[in-house]
Amino acid sequence: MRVIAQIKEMLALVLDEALHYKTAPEALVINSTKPEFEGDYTLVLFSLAKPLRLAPEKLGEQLGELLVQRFPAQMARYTVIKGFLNLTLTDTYWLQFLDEQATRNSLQETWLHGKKVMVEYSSPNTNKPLHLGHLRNIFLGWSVAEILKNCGAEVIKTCVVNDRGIHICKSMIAWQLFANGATPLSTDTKGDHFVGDYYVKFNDELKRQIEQLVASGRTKQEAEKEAPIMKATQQMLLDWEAGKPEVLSLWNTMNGWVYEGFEQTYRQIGADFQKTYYESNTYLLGKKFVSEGLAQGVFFTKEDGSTWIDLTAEGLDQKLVLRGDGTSVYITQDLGLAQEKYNEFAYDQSIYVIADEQNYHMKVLQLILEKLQKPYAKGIFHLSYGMVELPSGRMKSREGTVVDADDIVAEMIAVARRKTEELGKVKDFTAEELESLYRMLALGALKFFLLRVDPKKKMIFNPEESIDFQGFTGPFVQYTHARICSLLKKEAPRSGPLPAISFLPAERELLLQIAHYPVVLEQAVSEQNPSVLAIYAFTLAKSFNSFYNQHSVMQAESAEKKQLRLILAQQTARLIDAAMGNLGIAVPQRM
RNA sequence: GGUCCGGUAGCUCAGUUGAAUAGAGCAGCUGCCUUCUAAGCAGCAGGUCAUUGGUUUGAAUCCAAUCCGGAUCACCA
Repeated sequence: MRVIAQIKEMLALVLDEALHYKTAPEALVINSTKPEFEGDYTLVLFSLAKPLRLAPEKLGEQLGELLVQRFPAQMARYTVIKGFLNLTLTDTYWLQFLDEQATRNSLQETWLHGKKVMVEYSSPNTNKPLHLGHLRNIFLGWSVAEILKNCGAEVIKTCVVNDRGIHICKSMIAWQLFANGATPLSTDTKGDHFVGDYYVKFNDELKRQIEQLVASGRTKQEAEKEAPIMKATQQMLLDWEAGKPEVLSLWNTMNGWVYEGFEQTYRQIGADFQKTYYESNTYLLGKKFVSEGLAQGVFFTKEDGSTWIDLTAEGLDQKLVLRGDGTSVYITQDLGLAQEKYNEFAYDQSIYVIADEQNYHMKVLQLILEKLQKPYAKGIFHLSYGMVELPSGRMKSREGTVVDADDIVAEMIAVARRKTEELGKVKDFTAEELESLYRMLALGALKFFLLRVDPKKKMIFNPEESIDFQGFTGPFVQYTHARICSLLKKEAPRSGPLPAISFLPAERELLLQIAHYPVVLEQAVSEQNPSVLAIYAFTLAKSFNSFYNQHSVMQAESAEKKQLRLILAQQTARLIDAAMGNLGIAVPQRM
């Protein structure tokens, strides 16, 4: 039941009946009443006062009176303060709301029923391990997919693996040069880290060779081109494209190591995909778009044979879609892949979780598909997110300032262990239960930290300060859930309707938070923004803790009060679980 | 240089389809565990919302200009 929607309908009705003013209920703005004023919800009167030609205060009085008379079962009373009409709903209404909430067997919505959505996320290169930036991407993608699912959509999670190209060859060359046949197994190293180490070795060696060449009189640019290791890498890329067996074999082997490593990380953090695309399979797909676009007059050819699209009319530039030598560029591949995905899944919407440095690229991609009149072009949505930066600026692999994904997860688990041991509340847990709890808390803290910020904004991570377990954090919300579970284990609420009873302020505040969930879920899905759910989960937990501190549940003033509080606690736990579940964060029964 | 994004408390962030005295958390300071989990609660302190001008009954929010920071504009991916 959506309380605000009901109030809007009541308002629209009295506006129409008594004041002959027709408005769509959705157009009305209802806010939660600020805590310092009496009331549950507030209508801001200014925008209505104008078309109705009434002073806001007068309009407020009229509307308040009309609402209370017309809907005595729902509207208890009202106050008008300046241009604000504060409405208080009846206890009967709220009791009925709670009954309905408690008897609902699912919190799933059906808003997006019948919609098919692809969510592409993670999409790593295979030359180095995942880092904190990938984690933001992965948690965002997973969460958005989960939110869509919980709104009724069919979701296909997909990953595009960039498994080919010059960067992969760099790791391969370095391995040939320096590894002496070492493998992840022989060195007891996780596969993606193993390959990443050779990528670092490549850069070290390249730097050394460049310095040498510069010392012997070359310019820096010449040196970069002439360095033997760079030349060997370029040759390897050509060999790869020519299908040279020994290169392909090494490539397969090294990528295999990386996939094993990624798989381990994905399993650890709870990421999954229904479909994985490999660029080595798809990078040639876009080429057929070029002839199509030329035929439609969308593309044009330059004298050197290269193919372009002119987007200057759209305020962008001319963009290359095929090189003079007939080979694809990045955007060509993406055109092909969009088509490939559509052929396979016929999506209504295709969400790309990609960092904001690619805003321009994604704009161009969508524009080209629109110009080619592809039916799926308008369904493409770039979920653009800001980079995770350090206090000193961007993470740079060359300067070794990258925060490794596996490291940070391990570190969080260690912190979770230390804090849990310090508090000593779960001494009766088995070893397995403890491991599971540490992991739950660690990932809760990490995911919450990365998801609580608006995706569009870049965020700063300070490695000097470990991620908090107190305040606006995952563990705070998890703790509140565990607290409630412990309560409910002592005594579960009875089923059946609540007796007539009134609400104390803290109970009412918690109730209002409980009623707020659908509004937040709707916002999260319409904005593709999980952070609103993180903020909600925190606010709800805070309301509960405040309530819990003021009123005893087990020693309530009466049996009725106890029943009411048990229901409030139960529904709070349920919504914490739901909100956190949308973020991919599990909540414990005890901690 | 063109385009886009951002600048809110010491720090990290909410609030930006205009609306009540700009909110949280962390850090700092006070209190609260013989009673349901103190990873908690209650409180204090902390703000020229980058600057200037404009629109409006009303501006952190809209407009313009300026300053600062970032991204992007590759026959790289």
